[in-house]
Amino acid sequence: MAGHQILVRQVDPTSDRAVFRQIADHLREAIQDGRLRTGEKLPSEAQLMEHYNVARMTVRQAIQELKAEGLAVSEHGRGVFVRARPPVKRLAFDRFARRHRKEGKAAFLAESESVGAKADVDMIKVREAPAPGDIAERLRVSPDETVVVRSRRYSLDGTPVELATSYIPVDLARGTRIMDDNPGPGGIYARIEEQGRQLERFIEDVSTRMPTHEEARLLLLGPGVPVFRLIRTAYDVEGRPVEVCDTIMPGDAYLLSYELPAH
Amino acid sequence: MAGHQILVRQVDPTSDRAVFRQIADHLREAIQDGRLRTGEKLPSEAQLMEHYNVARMTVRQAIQELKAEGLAVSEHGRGVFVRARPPVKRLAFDRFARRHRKEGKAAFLAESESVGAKADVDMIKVREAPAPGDIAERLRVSPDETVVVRSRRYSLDGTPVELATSYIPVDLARGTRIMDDNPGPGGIYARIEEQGRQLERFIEDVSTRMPTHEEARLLLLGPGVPVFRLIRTAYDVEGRPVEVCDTIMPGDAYLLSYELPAH
DNA sequence: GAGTGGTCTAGACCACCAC
DNA sequence: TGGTGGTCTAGACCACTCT
Repeated sequence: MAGHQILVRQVDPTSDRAVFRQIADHLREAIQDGRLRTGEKLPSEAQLMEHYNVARMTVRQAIQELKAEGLAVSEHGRGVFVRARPPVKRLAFDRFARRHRKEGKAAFLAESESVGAKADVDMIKVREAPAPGDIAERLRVSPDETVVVRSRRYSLDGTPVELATSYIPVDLARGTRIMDDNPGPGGIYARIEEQGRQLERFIEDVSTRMPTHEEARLLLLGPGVPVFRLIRTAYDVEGRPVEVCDTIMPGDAYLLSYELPAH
Repeated sequence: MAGHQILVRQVDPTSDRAVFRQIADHLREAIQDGRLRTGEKLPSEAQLMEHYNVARMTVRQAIQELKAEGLAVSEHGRGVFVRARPPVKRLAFDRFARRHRKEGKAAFLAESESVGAKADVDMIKVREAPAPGDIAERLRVSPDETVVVRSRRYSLDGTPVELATSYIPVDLARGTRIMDDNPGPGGIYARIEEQGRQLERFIEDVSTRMPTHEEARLLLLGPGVPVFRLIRTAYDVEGRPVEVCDTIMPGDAYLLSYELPAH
């Protein structure tokens, strides 16, 4: 093993800064200036204890800090590693252009094909249920009015990338393939347009927060990775909201791109 | 004190789930179903130790988990409290409409006035420096080509809400008030349009991550709060990028709203 | 079996806050 | 001054991974 070259400095016990934070600082710098590269193993807890001459809880607190920042992940029995950043997927502002629906693809499939990835949808559940408050407001239905709720999980090459729940007024969904697990070519939006309700625009409301435990489990998120919450409302040409889609996406895997007018 | 009503359950020592996680689960449920309200104090570490009959490090791990999720904040010498969510500010998709500039207001001031808050800008620094790689690409200049860099911090009613850094090609900035700390009425965009370069559109690239330590300090962020990173590129009517603005915003204080075309 | 991280105990001293 | 959280020590036993 010959000792870790990255361990050169010692902590300053007279400093105001807590010892565990100083250790975290050393490791953070090593990661950020490339002395520790993506996927590489950090010194073990035992090595850090010996080098800095501190108790185990102290080095664990330092490592905990790096994990919370999303810089490191631990693997039981193997070690602590510099987190590998997933390739970032850019969601373009024209991703709901009608030409995609015309080609018989739902938005997600159209997007993923363009990057040569294999898309999957699982955990599909369709039911009728009351609309939650913020959704009802966007859909312009009474709070707790029954709507059709479609939830599902999207994966790309086997990695879960999105949890989505759509809310559709019952009069637009009942008796259509929107009630089926597979809504057919072009997805929900194509089924809505078939009813003569041409879509005109979408409003997306983007927020971010730390995931709940359930979300972290379903999206295989490590600690220190926030999620995007994206609430999209689809409007038809008459200005009526015809669908609200509430999606949760890993924050480290997406870049959302939008166009704004200057006039 | 009469004991905490929220402490009713005990942990199951035979469960696979770690004791500290079970304690965190109890507290999380109490917060989420309203038994512990915003701003309210959690039971102290000593109380939790006694109730669950565990060591101090165990209850501290439970509390640590809640803090990482952004559900609680600790105050030295006072206690641990249910995190107060700041009022969420909605950024509308028409916020760069020219009418705001015509009224002599920069975008930030126009926005904040509409909600009746007092806006401040501090930590203003203007300098010439090489453009970072991702910025240079958006600005279509060579990597490390010198550009004008304007950084500043925005506050609302005394609370810091945004760290922003603008990059402007030197030929558009030198000799104008863009080089001044105060760029004048209507902000940078107004100064650019005065040079006959009418703005046509903006592209905003939105990402999210945990803040660096420096960002958490400048934005007064607690643990467990992610940030938005928003990179906005401004284009003139000829399609030339005339400014790139890189901003960091507390993720719990903003909701970004965008409009997407369906055609 | 040796090495790793995960969990937990039972203390200690300190800094900060409210009374 | 007593209660609070912040930091740190020095152990223990366990589960997991690799060889």
